[in-house]
Amino acid sequence: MTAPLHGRIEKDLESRILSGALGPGDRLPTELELAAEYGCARMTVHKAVSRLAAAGLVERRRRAGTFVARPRLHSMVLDIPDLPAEVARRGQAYRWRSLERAILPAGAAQDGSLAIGTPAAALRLVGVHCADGRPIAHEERLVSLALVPDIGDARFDEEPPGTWLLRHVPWTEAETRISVAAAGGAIADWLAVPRHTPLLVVARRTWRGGEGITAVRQSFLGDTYELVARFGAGS
Amino acid sequence: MTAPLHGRIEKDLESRILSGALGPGDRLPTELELAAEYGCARMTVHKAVSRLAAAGLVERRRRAGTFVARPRLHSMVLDIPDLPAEVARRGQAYRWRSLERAILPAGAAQDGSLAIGTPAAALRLVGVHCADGRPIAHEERLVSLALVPDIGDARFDEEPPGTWLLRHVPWTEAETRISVAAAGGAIADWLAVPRHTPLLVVARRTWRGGEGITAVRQSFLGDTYELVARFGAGS
DNA sequence: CAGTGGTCTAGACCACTGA
DNA sequence: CAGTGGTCTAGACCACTGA
Repeated sequence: MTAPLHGRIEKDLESRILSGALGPGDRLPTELELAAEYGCARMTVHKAVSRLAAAGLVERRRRAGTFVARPRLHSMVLDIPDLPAEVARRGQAYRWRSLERAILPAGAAQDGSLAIGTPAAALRLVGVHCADGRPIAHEERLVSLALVPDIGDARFDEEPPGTWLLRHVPWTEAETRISVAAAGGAIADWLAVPRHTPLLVVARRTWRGGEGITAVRQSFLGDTYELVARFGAGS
Repeated sequence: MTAPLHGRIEKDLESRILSGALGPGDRLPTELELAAEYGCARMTVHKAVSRLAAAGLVERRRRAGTFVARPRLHSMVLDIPDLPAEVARRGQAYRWRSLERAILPAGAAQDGSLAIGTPAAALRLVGVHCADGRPIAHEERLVSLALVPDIGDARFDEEPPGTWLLRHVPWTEAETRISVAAAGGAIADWLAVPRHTPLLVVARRTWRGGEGITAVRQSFLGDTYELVARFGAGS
């Protein structure tokens, strides 16, 4: 029931900073002083202050002490939703419509605007994500057949390739680029919108141990999709 | 020079998981067993495994033990760049051009598509971000005069309001929504592009202790801007 | 070179929860 | 109800670095 002591110390120091009682550049008491103040061991204080440092509220320097950090640009956490789950969450029926499936020979997937960066052969998968029968996004994907040989046997009649990959292949690194584009002819047709309709383009590449697993470019209809990033709601 | 012991234990367990030696659902040794295995105190093991749990690689349950987590959709880290710094990094000259400055009476900034969610009076600031003299983004912002009274004295001749706020006001929570829109008349004119040009719209609200500080909507020219989120490069 | 934070120990008691 | 992880103690030694 009672919160841990290190958590209460952390919140207490945090409120001193956010209230302005401690301003940017101000020095906090030393760990020994705080331990005396709270009547606890130094390790307990250390844990509290270390978490504030990890959160970016203070900066610690040996010999010098702990100082309130200057307010700075935090990084935010971007949730990359699984599309079928996201559509279902909205109460709509999800469907994946496969348009193209081809095997690219070794070398063909190494470069270009959509590339997995390895010389391996790759599977190319193109399709459309639909919600309640309406297309909401066009997807073009390459998957390394060297790292994911099993995908040759997978059927993508119901489940999109991204969901299949998520369940079968662990990844360690990913990069997502978010940009905007006007719908070209083919994509405009598949999405059933006029040419030059604004699209939100999410391009993602994932790796496992430095080896490219997959590269995907998803083009969302602007009026049906939105990405949300948050900071601070969690802790 | 030698890495801390808890860090080496963490990396060791991590590699066991990423290599597949420990698969999803597998149980890790208990903290006491790991302490014996590494010949160290349980606290040291606890710190290592707790960090793996925070990173999402394992899940911990009392009495049951510690288990390798199922591969899941990781959240990614989105860098929210400071525009003047970002433009300078590209080797271009940044300039902020102020278009509008008005004080909204109490209540006017509480609701609507751009809102800080409090009944306080607010400052409304509109302007354009330029790189090498070319407009790259239109910005519309509300700032709470209750939480940021000093902003009434600030001049925004050279520095945009976002950079000023960053230096003066600490925040604890933020939410960013990324979407796409076709340029309307006024914004198209200010950005010197045809109407219906696709724009990347970044809408952000920030709070301090639950109180809304500012709300901003930035509309970027699609061909000059891109947001990047990464996972795994850091640790 | 002295004071700070970083790490680590060898215990202890407890909360939780699933066998 | 027994085993696990969560927390906390009261020390210790050390690395670093700025007064």
